[in-house]
Amino acid sequence: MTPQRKDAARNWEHILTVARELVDEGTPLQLNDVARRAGLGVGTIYRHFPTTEALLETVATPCLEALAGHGEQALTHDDPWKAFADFLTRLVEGQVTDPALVKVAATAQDVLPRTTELKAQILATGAKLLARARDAGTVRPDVHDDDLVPLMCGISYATYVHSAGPADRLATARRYLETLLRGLHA
Amino acid sequence: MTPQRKDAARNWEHILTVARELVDEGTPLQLNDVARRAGLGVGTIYRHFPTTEALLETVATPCLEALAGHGEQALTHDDPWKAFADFLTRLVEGQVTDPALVKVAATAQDVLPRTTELKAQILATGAKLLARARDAGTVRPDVHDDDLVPLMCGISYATYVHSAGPADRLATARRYLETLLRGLHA
DNA sequence: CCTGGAAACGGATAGCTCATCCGTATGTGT
DNA sequence: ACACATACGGATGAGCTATCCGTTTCCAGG
Repeated sequence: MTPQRKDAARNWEHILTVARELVDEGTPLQLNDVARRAGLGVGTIYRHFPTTEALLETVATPCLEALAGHGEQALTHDDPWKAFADFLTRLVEGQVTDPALVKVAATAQDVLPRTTELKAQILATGAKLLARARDAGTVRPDVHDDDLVPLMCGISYATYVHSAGPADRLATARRYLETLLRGLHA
Repeated sequence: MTPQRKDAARNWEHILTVARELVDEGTPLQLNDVARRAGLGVGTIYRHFPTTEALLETVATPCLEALAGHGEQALTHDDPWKAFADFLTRLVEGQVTDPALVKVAATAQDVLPRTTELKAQILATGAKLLARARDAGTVRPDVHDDDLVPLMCGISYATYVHSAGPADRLATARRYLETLLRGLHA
């Protein structure tokens, strides 16, 4: 196995940059667009990223990794409730800030291996935080691990339904999460 | 202006029936499918319904009307909080029971006139119920009218993310709504 | 340098779905 | 029965995803 050729590496980076731009603009990320804006042929894009979702996953992965990292960090907090609440806040803020996260979160299990892995990791961390908070008696006992991801997605979705532009999204999301947290608190 | 021809009226009904079936099956409602299953040409579908969304709207309208009706009824309840909570419950139950509602709710303003109208009506009712409950001191004062629809959509979305099949959807939705209501309660 | 061949590129092309258009068929008032 | 508006059907075009293969580019080894 020869190491990758330099032009290929350069193009890979370039494609990713362009894709990130398009995602941030809110455009639906069509590979023909990416090709045109990157000044490359469509074939080049598809060689680097077999499907649209694969490209999207690569775009979203750094953010997902950051979220997973924040989770690990939250585990070191002293106050179980605060740790739990802070983690959820991070998750929601990530989702409403980065459209790519919403899309990969909505993608079915197992079509995006790295995403699936990171989601599992985040879920596991969330479960630990939840268990700690529940054991401390600060979270109602009927909240299940499997509820965390859906609820975060629900908050993000509600935020997108509510907001006209991206300007007030963060504020709205925080408000909704606050309400939810009050509902989860014992 | 001559009244509609009989075959056209019959086909209109037939298209709607088939569309309802497809929606209930969870299929994405593609007009070619509708045409095939109805034994009609594609053109016929498009003459009756200019776009996929228009057909979807017509499918969803009766349910939306029912929800609007329930709202009017809720206004006659004595207990302001119970009236409010019951109305939200109806909304959520409708959304998780009928996939068409979720789709029309997510569609942008003004592309579906009838839907826009009914959503406005439901929102107005919700606003009244919310105001009553807030005045009675049973709902936190920082909940705004515009939050109701997004929050209901968020609950439905969370439910769809959580549930494997349609079987446990209602239970999940009720659980999530309960949590939200606790968060909204003063 | 320069050259051979693997690696990467580009864009023509196939397949799919949505939507349109128009020649044909059908229903309806006279 | 006839004429003509109304409605029907499916061929057709447009846009997007994804593939395939002839051409170009990179990069060791001589």
